[in-house]
Amino acid sequence: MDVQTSHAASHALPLVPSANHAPGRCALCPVRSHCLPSWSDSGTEFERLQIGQRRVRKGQAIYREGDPFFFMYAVRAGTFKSTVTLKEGRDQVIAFHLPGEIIGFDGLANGHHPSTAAAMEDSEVCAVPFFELNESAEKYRLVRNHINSLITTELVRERSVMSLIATTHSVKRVAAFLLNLASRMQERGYSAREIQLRMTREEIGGYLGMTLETVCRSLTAFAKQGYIDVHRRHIEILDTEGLCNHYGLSAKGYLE
Amino acid sequence: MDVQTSHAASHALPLVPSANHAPGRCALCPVRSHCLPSWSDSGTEFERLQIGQRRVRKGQAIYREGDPFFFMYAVRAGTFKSTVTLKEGRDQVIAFHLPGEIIGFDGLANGHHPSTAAAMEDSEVCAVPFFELNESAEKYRLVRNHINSLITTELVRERSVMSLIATTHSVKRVAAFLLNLASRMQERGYSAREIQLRMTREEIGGYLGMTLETVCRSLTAFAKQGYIDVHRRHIEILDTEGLCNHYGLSAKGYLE
DNA sequence: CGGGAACTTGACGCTTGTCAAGACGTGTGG
DNA sequence: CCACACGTCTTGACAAGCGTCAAGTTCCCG
Repeated sequence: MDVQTSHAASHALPLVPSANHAPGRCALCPVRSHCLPSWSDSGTEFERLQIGQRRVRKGQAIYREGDPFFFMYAVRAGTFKSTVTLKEGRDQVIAFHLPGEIIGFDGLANGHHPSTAAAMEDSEVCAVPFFELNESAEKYRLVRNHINSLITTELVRERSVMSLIATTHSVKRVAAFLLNLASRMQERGYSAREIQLRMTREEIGGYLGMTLETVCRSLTAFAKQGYIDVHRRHIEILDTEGLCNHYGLSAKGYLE
Repeated sequence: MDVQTSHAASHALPLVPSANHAPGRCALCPVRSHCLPSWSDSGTEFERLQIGQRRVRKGQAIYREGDPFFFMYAVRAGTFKSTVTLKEGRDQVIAFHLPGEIIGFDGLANGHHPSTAAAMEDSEVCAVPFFELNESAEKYRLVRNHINSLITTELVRERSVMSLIATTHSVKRVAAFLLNLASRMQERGYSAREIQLRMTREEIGGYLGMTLETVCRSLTAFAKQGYIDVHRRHIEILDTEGLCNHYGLSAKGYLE
């Protein structure tokens, strides 16, 4: 709300905590229950960390492929995408991130981020300095377990996407994507019926391993069957159950 | 070499360390440099853990989907595959594991293994009790960082597979698979030219998101171009560079 | 030595990528 | 305020890629 970033508007980072840390801030955060499930109880230790908040403008990256790894970031508001750039210039979308999700820990592998994280609308992040966090982990099992759980949960999530891409036809993938997004929006207090997409058809296709045209055709197919109503990026889900059953998916968009 | 398992031949687990732990054993292990890159220097703390060794027969699982998570396993000898079972009964292969690799930590996410790990030939594993390991992590930053690094590296590896499946044609995927396998075998002291596959065409297809017939056709295509020589599961790579260049891959099987 | 699993190869058709044209919506500058 | 341009989305036609089905071969294991 308050920390403005005048410099560093054009290039990625640097999100130095400096004077901008906000101790005690998490207690008031609307998405705290998503990013801090276990810490929130033991609480106060975490508040000592120098957490920097920052606004990120649409299209701006908080870190890029190859950047050194210093921070993990909690999405406070807005939407992000993680991408890796393949030779030929094509972008492979790895994930879309909603408020409350933690991103950037993939840099743990070798000290450098293997992906780029960019805002898809004007957004806000909290930057958690990893090396301070790691010191807390030394003393607090809860913190350590939470970090482990974060990474592993992401591993399992991406596996389910991989299964989806490897074993199902494109229409089913798009259905799973929509259902999953709706479910996650609902968990965050938004409507599960009305979805305002933040990404283009091309980005959805990049995520699901297909072309933007196929994404289009899938959406219009759903619309013709009466499952959804599409108007550009505004999507209304009319019949969740029908969509699930028709394509053999759970309400959260997973394979059954 | 010595610990024999008479019971528990039919069902998964249990790999209780009991009397079979082998303190000091790692010092002599041929694959220690692969599974313990950072601990091996600081060393002795790790030796105190109750590490159980066990043989696993071909086809036998060390843990199954849904099993509670107590151990991580280091592959001491042999080959394993990790799979998840989809409804319809189809098996999605997530990874193939070579000696020196650590498996089973995906159970960290929620205390239960989300996948099944089965031996593809008669093999040996070392079972590391996670909760003891976690206590070591409390005191030793090296141990903690190594666990983090293990998981994150796996995350990054699976992402590269996902990109491969999402963006490339089937022939290229098989080429990448072969090159990657050859590279990993070489790291472990085997020949990079002569590969003895432990998996069926169907399992390769399950891993790469295609049918066994397409795997076959890809292999014969490589053979006709003179890049490889195929005789069932014995594969000789005649022209690594040609294979890389033709399909735009690095020598490790990654996308360029 | 026999049976079955794994592999190979071919033919055919569905799915999806590619190319192209047009519609819609938004932002910019006159 | 309008005109224009550009990015995004939609739809169609066509061809290539790959899954499916089927038949036949090789090899391994009992």
